[in-house]
Amino acid sequence: MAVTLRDVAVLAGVSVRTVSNVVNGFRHVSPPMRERVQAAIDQLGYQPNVVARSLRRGHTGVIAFLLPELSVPYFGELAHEVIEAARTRGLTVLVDETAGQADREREILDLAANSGLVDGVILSALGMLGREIALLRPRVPMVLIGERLAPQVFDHAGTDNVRAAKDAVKHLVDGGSRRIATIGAEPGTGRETSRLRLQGYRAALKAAGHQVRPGMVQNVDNFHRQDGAVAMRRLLALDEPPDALFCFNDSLALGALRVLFDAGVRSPDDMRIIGFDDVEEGRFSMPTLSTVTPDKPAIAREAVALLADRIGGSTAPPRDVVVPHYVVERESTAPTARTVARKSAV
Amino acid sequence: MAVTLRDVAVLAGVSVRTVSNVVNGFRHVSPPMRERVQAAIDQLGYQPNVVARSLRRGHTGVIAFLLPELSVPYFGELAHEVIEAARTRGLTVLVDETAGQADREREILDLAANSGLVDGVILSALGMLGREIALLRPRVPMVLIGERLAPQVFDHAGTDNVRAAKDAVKHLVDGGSRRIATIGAEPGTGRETSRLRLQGYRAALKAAGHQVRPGMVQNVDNFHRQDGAVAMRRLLALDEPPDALFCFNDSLALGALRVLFDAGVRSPDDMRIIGFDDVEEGRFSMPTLSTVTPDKPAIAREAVALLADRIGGSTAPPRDVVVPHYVVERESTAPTARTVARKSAV
DNA sequence: CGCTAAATTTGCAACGCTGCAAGCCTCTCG
DNA sequence: CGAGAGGCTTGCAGCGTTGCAAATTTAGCG
Repeated sequence: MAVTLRDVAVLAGVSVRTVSNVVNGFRHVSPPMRERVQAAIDQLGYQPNVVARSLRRGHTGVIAFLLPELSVPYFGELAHEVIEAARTRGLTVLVDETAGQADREREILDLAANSGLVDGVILSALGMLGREIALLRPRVPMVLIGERLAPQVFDHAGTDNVRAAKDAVKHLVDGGSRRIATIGAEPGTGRETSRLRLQGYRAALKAAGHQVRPGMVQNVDNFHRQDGAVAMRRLLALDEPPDALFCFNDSLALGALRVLFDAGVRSPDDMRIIGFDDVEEGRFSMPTLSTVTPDKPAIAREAVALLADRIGGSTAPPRDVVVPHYVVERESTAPTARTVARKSAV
Repeated sequence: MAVTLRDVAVLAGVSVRTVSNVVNGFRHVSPPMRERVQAAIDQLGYQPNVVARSLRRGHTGVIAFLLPELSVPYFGELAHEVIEAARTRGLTVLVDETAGQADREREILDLAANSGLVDGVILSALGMLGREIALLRPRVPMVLIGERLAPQVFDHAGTDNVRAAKDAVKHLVDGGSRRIATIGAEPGTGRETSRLRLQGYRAALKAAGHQVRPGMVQNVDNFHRQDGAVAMRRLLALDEPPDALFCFNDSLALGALRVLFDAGVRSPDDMRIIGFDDVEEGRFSMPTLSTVTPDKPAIAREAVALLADRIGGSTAPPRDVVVPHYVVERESTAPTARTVARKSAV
């Protein structure tokens, strides 16, 4: 069995409470006493039992981060940032996957939020709709990340999806592209991310005086590379394929890029492509992938900060922290002889 | 405050113990009683307090998975599999990152293994040496994953690194490659993975009657894409660059591939490349990346099984589960006119 | 030197739950 | 009809810790 406070107390010849005081750095402990107890602690290798402490204190120092899938690069990178941000506040992260399915989200959220195991939850929801989330009453604080799904009820940290998408498409427009397609719409799913990014896409085209042409908006089932590949095949089969493409995330873009390559269509020469998320992978693809980078460390930092604030007892109205984004131009949208000529002809 | 057993007991007009019996599905509870209690549970929305339960039962149902970095594709994918494997056994996973640094590994392992917060630990160590790990005495069971670092002391699940590396290089040899380089050695670090894979590389060359030529073994600081890119630049600067390359993981290979492309060297035509890990990314790179695939789901499954067994009280001698691996041929080592001609000339 | 204030140490109880074993009740069988 | 068997329900105690407040000691001051 593990060493307990009692064991230390017996060895040091003091009360359990005094040992606890030493362990917790209580002010009023005389130096000799502190020394004596510490010696006993060291000798026995005592370590506090986190579970017992949590039961007594009412909090555990653990927060849950619920996300769709760790094997998706964006979420792997985001989880990394969340763990890092939590560490700076002395919090440990319990990561769990929901597969982006509403029922799994409900189940895992219920378990995490109400079991007392964690002090708070950061949720990146994909399956549940905003109106369902808004009705949730978790027993611990919850912060939403990514989609802004229930602004009236829960804190949120993320980028401005509409503006970021608009900026991405504007980047294509400014580079001289005219037939700009997009991959990532998910009509009928009620998913906010794709809805907002589509809205940004439309807005940018409208602002540029372009129209949204049929076939240029490609729907997907998911945001994986494979989905991008499938959508790209459809785009290439069009009578008039696009000359530029905005993908709702980098994985879609990387899948699309691969199909493009197989078809002998070159990027950026024949098709300029920009993604979203700025995953590490896009810095090494061929061509390297232009993208919109949401400040992931900032998202993680803000989410953890919001959560820590709530755990600390804040009852402020729900806050929405909008983290800045930047368009990163890489090879996949770099100016080429062709695009430069086309642009100057405008 | 949350609803407790006592609250339910009061509402149902029974003892706390009886409510507990219902919650835990104890056999000897009469149907009407069960119904009555269940109604009270539903009415109040009672959920067991996991922390209190854990304190009493002595275990938590949580296992820790300690790995270097979630943002590295291989570990993201592995974590996904571990979470999945744990779920089938009703276990929750607490993921924490060590950055592959020995001091962080020590610190986090100490916290995880001795605080009572988790029932067991799966450790993917990079920083600590085998001899240090072998001396660890965590208070909860620990299973090593990946490197086989302390076979006499801890259970382990992973592939046979030497054979897998040998198979990879043999694949290059069999395809007709003669000047086979390798990226990933880490001399002086005491890291097992690179040592074993280098051993496999040497063994394969020797078996084929090739010799290890100077400059063909490129060292790295880490296993990231960037490290592969740097090493590849050095290879290309050689008087006689290689005609094939075995990278100790896929990320190194993908970084190398990118540099190759910039240099105008084509793969597989001018250089055949094979990696290790079979990350999803390699299925969409250009060219798609041949690789050695360790059965990740099996590694995760076995690791969790070993751990669950220990948690269940097994005192069997340390076991080493070797999971099969396969060479996956993709474009980066596919036969080309050139390699076919060269091979037939042999 | 006496007294108050402050510092130090301690015992008690409780966080919410479940193992243990006792107690009660009903049923069966001789 | 009595006794034993077995089903059902319950009280007690304690998992390891810390909040509270009391008890004890030391310090400070007129």
